[in-house]
Amino acid sequence: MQIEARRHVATAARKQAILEGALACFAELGVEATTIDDIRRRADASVGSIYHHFGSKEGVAAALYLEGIRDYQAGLAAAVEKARNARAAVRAIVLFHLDWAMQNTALARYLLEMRRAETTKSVDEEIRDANRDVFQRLAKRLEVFVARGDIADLPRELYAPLIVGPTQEVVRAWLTGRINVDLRKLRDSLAEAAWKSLQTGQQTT
Amino acid sequence: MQIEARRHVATAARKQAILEGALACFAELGVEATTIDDIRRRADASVGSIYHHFGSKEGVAAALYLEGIRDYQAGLAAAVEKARNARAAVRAIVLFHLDWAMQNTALARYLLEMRRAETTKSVDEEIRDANRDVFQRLAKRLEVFVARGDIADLPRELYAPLIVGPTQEVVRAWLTGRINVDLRKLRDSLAEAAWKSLQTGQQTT
DNA sequence: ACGCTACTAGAATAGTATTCTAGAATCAAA
DNA sequence: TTTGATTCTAGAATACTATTCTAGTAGCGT
Repeated sequence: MQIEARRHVATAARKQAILEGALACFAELGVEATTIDDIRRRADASVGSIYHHFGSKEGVAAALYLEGIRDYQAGLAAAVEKARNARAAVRAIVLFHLDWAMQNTALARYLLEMRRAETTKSVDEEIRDANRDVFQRLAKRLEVFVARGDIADLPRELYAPLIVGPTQEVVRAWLTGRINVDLRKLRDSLAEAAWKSLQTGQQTT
Repeated sequence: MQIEARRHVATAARKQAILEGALACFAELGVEATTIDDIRRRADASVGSIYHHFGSKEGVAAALYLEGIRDYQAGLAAAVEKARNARAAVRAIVLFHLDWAMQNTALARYLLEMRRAETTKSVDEEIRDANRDVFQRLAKRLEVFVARGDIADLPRELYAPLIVGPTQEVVRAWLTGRINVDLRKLRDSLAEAAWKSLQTGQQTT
């Protein structure tokens, strides 16, 4: 009902506005350089409001991070779901990674910048939870492919790095402006290379 | 002669002490959380001294970054130099990357944390210069291998990501404590996978 | 209508990076 | 060896920014 919603709607909107303002600032100035006041101005909110909702600058950063991760993971899961075999799955992951970065440049840049700093405990746990959900599902599909001999049987820690590592490195370079190509031109090569790296090797010394 | 050196030696020592103190603090508390005062105490220096030599906290960070990059690059160049063929070169890069991270944990963790933030212009240029030197040399060797057909002919931007991307991702996970294996056990798999990803593909649809 | 709670605002506080001023140590030149 | 310049060190003063605090305001259920 619209009765119970009035305030909630307003405050949810404000919360979102703060996040969006923060993202804009972070993308433009970098996280460390943006001040609470920058965010306040951009989101047209008050200091009190920001602190009420997020507790600290780091809290804002953490919430934004979580939002980004969630969006990424949801998209990734959906993309992989559709794949009918190992090769298609690997390809889907690589392509999705590239596409997501291209379509969410600001957010991607931000996630990249934050990827290190352990955020607040609570948020950190939420992230861990989200990760568990998505990655356990992926891991299960993987096991099937391994058992079937579609891809090599490697230490489990290696699959994610092998599949997205190179792509991630390219995206990083692109986001930071170190390279300036059209990422779409690299899609096929990256997908193909990831797939090759997972094949069981017939030693070509 | 020892005549001209007295002060220079002393101040060089102090500079180094500041860098070492900073690294210790950064590794222990994270870059953002360490204060100038932390560094001052640890290095047994004064605020004035730090600012005289480095200009700002960011200046300290940048100098440290540069030092780390230089050490890494020098080692990398040396390691690749010895390789006699394409396969050995790829393997050398992967192994060196792993070994360096294991032997310079604090520095590696720091470089990882900094890898984003554009530092001061001047330092940034120095880094670019250093990169050019090392990477142009590597690029030349690469071209030979490509011409000879030892490795696939791909967009040039892809070689570095394909060779070190997965390894870099593993190292990152290890440094941040996300995984907890003995990296040495992954050496061969990573080297092998990198090599496979560079082979020209006989499509195995 | 009334109290309660969630929310907003902005002033006050606290903590940290940076600047400034003064002085000490070294050096090169006469 | 003295002198003036220069580099370096010190720590106090300043300026900026995150955070806390106090005082409201407005929706909501009763």
